[in-house]
Amino acid sequence: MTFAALWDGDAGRSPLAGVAFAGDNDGVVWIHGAIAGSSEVLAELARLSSDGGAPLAAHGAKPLLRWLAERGIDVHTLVHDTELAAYLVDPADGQYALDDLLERYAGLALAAESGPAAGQLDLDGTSAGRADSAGAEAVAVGRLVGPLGAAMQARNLLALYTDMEIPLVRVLANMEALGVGVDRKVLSELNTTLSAQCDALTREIHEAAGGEFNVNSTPQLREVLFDRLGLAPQRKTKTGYSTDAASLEKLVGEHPVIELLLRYREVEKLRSTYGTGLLAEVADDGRIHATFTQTVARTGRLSSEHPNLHNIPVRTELGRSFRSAFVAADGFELLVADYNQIELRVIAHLAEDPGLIAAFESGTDIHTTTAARVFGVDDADVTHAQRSQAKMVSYGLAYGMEAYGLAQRLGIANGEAQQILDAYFEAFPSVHAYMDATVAEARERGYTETLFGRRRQIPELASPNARIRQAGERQAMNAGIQGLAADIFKVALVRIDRALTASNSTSRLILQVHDEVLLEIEPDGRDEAVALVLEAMTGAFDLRVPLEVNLATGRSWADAKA
DNA sequence: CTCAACACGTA
DNA sequence: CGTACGTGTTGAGG
Repeated sequence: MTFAALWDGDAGRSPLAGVAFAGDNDGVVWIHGAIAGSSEVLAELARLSSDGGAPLAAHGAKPLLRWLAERGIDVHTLVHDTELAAYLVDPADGQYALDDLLERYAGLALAAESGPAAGQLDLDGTSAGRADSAGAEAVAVGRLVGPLGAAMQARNLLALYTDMEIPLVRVLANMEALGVGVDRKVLSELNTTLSAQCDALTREIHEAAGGEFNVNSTPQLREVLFDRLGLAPQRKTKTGYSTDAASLEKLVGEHPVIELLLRYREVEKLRSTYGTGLLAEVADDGRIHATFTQTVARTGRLSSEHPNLHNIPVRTELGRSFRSAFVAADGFELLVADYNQIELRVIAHLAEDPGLIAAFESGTDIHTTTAARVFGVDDADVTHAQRSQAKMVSYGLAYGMEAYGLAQRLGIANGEAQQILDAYFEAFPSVHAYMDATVAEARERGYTETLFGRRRQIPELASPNARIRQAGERQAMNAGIQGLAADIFKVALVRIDRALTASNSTSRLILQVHDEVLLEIEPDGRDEAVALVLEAMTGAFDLRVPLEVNLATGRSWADAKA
């Protein structure tokens, strides 16, 4: 059976206008939103979506699963999602509209969405046209399942689809429905404090600059810095001289306004995005219910929106304080678990580099050991600066960084950066070979593939423009690494959920951040929850090196730090 | 109102 | 001239 939900606003986070179900014979049932939430209808939906119910298919099923989860219904019967299927077939496409797919894969056209016909009135504001078009969509899903299944099969994507992405839909829906607890008071106090700091800094900046202007305006700041104050431009953007933090850093000491600006930028960012911004996202239940998008990232990662919970500050102390606003529900505490250096471990595995594998197996600090090998000293003699440089190189590698970029970030000469890179590749030759082989294979095939078979087309590799081609090469190098880490993490999410269900645990997944998960657990079951999550994550995939997981508990996200 | 550009937070 | 994202703000266009 297929379904298509209609929403009065954002899918899954606005009132449900209705949902159409279509059977094998194209018969359609429309459930109007006004009655969908009634206990009688919910009981039927619960029966339909419990184990043993009819297999369900949809184009973008998660919003309705979330709506049902909010009403206590856990859908275990989803077997197809044509949006996910289209994403797996071409994750770089970014456009998976049902009507486009229907034409492309089935040569059919979706019945035009018909509002009230001309001259007619839509008396109840819920014209039959909406039900009809939802019905047509539900039927269209049925027409797409076969062709998209064939497309996935031809590309060996079925295991990824069936065992990872489809099971993940309801895990994410449940997480969205549950949301993460927020202490409004902590958040608004931070907001108030930061607002006052912004105001004070604005006044100081105006005074130092010798005149008022909009500090948030890049064009105005440009004029003040580079025309009025005569400071030296560092870098150009498309529209003029850059005023970004890296450029300002280089001007520290040249004029007192620079440090004030850097401080202002930090505080204003925190105030607007994380103070005011997050407060606006807190729902009536005192929790933030983000949407986790499964079909956006070209590498296979998830993304988070409304709000983005993947970029909550952690680097600076002031920024990190926002994490104290994310708290467990009453009677619960937070369990935070994250993979230790999963991308570097993935590189070690994929490149099969003996040195890197040995470094991880030895259990020593990976950046220190890397620095020792790169700079030719003993582990004990590695300086802080050397360790920091080695760390930069290691992570830069995964992004296809070259000498110029490394020099920029380390603030050293180009030649010096090249020497460090050369030394790295001499110490870890298989890594270099892996990068070369990956790019060559991607160029030949036109796409990259993760160990799980996740594909990503990279047409840029065939571009006549060298600049674009090189960008494609960096994407190719990164896709297999970031992609495999994402695959492993998705497996871990499904495994955690499954283990929680199997053990009848009261613990529950509430948030994921690329290589980190947050759960709400009851303190009584802490040891059990920790063991369960540890096993689910470390056992998600067998790499040539161990998968290490850090775990910590606390009342808030800030407290739960190992 | 929408859009591009810039800036910046995270993994 | 490092990959992958989402959001807030400005300023130009409509």
